[in-house]
Amino acid sequence: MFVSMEYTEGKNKFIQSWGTLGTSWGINKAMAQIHALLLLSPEALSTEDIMEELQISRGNANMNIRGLIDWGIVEKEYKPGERKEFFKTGKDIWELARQVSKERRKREIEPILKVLDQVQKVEGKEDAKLKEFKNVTGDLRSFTYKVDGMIDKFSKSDQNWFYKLLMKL
Amino acid sequence: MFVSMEYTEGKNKFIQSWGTLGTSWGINKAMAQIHALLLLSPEALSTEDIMEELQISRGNANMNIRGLIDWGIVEKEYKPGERKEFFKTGKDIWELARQVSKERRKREIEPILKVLDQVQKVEGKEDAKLKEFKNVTGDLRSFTYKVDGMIDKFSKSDQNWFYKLLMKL
DNA sequence: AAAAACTTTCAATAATTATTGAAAGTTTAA
DNA sequence: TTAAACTTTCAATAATTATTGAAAGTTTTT
Repeated sequence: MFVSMEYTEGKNKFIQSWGTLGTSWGINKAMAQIHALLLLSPEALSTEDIMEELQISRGNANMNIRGLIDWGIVEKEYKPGERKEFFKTGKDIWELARQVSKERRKREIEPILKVLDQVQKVEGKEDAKLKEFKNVTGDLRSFTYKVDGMIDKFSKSDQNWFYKLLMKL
Repeated sequence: MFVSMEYTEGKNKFIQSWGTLGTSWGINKAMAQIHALLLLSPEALSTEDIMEELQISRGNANMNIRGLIDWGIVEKEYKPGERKEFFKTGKDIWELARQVSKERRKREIEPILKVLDQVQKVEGKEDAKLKEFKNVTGDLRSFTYKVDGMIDKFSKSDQNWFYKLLMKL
């Protein structure tokens, strides 16, 4: 059975799901939904457009738009003759993934690497506990450095590189 | 300046940081901390050991240990002559990453792919909005399938494959 | 310089998520 | 079969995180 779908239904389903996915990855719902809405919109949207579409308050809209700008995935646009700001997001999914990886690397991987570097300095009686500590944190550290380097490479290379890599797998 | 560190200090720092990292990736603090504690412990630990070390309640400990078992990264161990259950986690970091990827794929990527497949069925007047909708969700869908396949490959292959891959980059 | 149009902030509140602890459930030993 | 040892559940509570909305701030226009 083939089931067609109305545009509005599809749009709502997408925005809703993007919000849920965001939540389970530690991104707040409103932020993820604003991003989804901008992804779908051919035109840049104003804060009011966003408030209206997602039924959220001005404060919430403003804060999360700024958040998306901080993540480097939304930008301002000024329209001639209009005083207010409009916002848009890039439609290139690969570029989006690149940017998100880059930011998460900076925000979450770097701090944990700092801790892992620090705790390499534990010393004391070489008992089982200390050995395990050194083994585990050392392994985790080298693994994390590897992943970090990989993300760095990924976030500095172009789409073509990525697709070639995928091909090899 | 070289700064050494006590075992206990290092351990606490690690457990604390692991909890924080977990939180920003949508994993609850207690769960992440229990995992960190087990990673460091040469011996399997009982629920009580965990309650004691992390200063958490029995209910909390129990629920989150079960959660970790559901994720496939902690297992039970029975000690001869002991009635209670002990818990341990694998110390192979690569194996851990594999398992976590596999689970997140199942829990989060699959559902979003289902939605992306569904919304491919939108129809209606072919205006700018609909075109953008089809473009964006279509791109996202094919990108997500690629990533999904990549994770699948990753989670089925061995450490060596992964390190060879890293080398190539 | 005053008003209008717009953006930002933030204390109060709501919603969500995590945690507790005691009671109920289960298994093993006496 | 009773008691003890242990595990699970879950309603109540606490902690955290998200959201609101109105006031304050800023920029532009008149």
